[in-house]
Amino acid sequence: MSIALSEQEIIRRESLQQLRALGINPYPAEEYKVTAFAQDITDNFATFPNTYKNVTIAGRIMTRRIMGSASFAEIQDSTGRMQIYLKRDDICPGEDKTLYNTVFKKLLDIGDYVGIKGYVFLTQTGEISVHVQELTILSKSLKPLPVVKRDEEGNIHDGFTDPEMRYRQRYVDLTVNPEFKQIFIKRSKVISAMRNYFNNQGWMEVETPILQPVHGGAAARPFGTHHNTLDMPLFLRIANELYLKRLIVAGFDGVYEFGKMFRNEGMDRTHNPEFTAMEIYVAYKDYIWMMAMVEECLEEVARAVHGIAAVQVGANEINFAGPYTRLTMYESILKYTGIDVSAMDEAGLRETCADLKIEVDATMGKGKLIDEIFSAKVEASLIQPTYITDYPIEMTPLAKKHRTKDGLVERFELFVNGKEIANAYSELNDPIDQRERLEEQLILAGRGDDEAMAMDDDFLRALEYGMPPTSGLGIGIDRLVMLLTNQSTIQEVLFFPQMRPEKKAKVVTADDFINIGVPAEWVPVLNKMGFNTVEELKAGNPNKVFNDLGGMRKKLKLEITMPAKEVVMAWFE
RNA sequence: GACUUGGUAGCUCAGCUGGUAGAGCAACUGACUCUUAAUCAGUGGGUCGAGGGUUCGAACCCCUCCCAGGUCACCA
Repeated sequence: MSIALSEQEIIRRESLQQLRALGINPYPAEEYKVTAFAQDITDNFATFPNTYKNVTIAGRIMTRRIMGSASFAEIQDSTGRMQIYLKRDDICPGEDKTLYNTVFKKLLDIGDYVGIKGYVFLTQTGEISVHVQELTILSKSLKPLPVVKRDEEGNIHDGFTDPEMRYRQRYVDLTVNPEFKQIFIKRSKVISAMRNYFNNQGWMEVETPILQPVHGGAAARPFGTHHNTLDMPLFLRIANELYLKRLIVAGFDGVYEFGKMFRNEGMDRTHNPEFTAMEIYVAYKDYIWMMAMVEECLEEVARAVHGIAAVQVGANEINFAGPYTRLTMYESILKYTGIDVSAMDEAGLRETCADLKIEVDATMGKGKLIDEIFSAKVEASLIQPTYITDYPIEMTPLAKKHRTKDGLVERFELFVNGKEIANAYSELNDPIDQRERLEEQLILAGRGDDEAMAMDDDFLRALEYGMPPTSGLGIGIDRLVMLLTNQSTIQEVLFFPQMRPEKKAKVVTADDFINIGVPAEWVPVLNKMGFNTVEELKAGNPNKVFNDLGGMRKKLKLEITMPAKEVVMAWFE
């Protein structure tokens, strides 16, 4: 329960009571049949004025401009805002002007949901508006919304901008900053466009376990939990790769899954503990085929979101139409540093890192050293979509060895705007090779590499039955959406980014006060007066507390019975 | 995790060298029948993130902690 309501909240609760006293239900149960939307009226009234002679719209009151017996207000529905015009004698044709004078002017507030029936017209200043003939209260709002003002140029004046509040109270954010809804609408389009593309190819959407006994398929620290009935530890998945491959073993030609992954690691503007990944596996294909598929798919996604294949991201215009540049990892390092690392051994790589002032540590093997050079010197330069191919075998235990190049695997990552967006392999389907590669990971783990991958015996058993040659792809959906919506933080593309819990107002339970004889309805008043614990109250002056209670009652216009003086005195014994 | 910036009214923010907590919007009272960042007159509203310390006196100085942003580190 809320303690210590603000002045405005108390006033709204009083308005609620007054509405009930007038016989108006502030939270009616009946369906309200909406026949029109703000956006549609705005777009089409000029062309088809006759179709808007009797409309019903519903939404929140967002602004009010009251001028005596006539008023303008703006209603916000899911599509936008619509100005409404209320005239006292139109909504109150008889003698009783309560609906206008009391209900609309006094008891309704910004944030309340109302429904209106009326006709669309053009004001003298030329704004499309609805002339209200009937007003219905649909839901009363008890907390004041921040009022964001916009002028004619669209400048925002009193913005609701604090990121902490925007993320914690996304419902307020999207109400008063509706332009942010576009990000989430585009996010939805990204996913549905990709899903449509896959379905059109005949591939099947599947669901695989989120609770896993072994957290395989990637290298990351997991979240752990416990199943009571089975009395066993379980992990939230860090990846679903090994399960999707089991389905390829099972005989499906193409399977894909959009799903949340969970990694118990740091949080920053590109990492949230839970994030959405799309993984797809297609039998009888290889990573070269996959590059062409990704080009076609992403172009379609970009067109679905923007209508064209080019997307403005920060200062760069990024073109998702293929084909994309392809560089091997060694070529890319040569291109951006002038150094050929392709023939270097571990000692040579360490020396190169030292020359380039890249920090390394003793646990890093050859593959990891090359990755460090790449991350430090190449990644940020890859603005237009670029495939980096043919990675060192050491860092990629689930990819097939390269068909011609020793020491490399058939893998590509897609980089866009300096960041990795997708990762794909010709999947390793040789069960003996796979077992050896996972055993090497165990050795790395023993050396202190906590990113090393875990052994999964059931997955190896599945491979031993036989998996067809397969290409697999993973795409980080959140980061793709960030790109396609020109956002630089992951929080902006997640409805509810992870946050630390809000500090609870040190609310001592009301019971403590009730136990010493304070009536329940007076506990919030004592809190409001600054007494948050019984001890604090007892340290106070009983006579002053009694007098102040009366003062608060008057000040807050509380309609609760004043406790007798001897009752108050008893609190202090 | 390190460094850094911030946390003051419902919202956005001022607040000087430590000396009675301010503005705009929102709210309340009143005026106003085409306004649109409506206007005009008036009024109320604060645990200055929390706790300790220094001081005659702390929003301000010191310490500890909490929350958020940024940068870096870590992390495919």
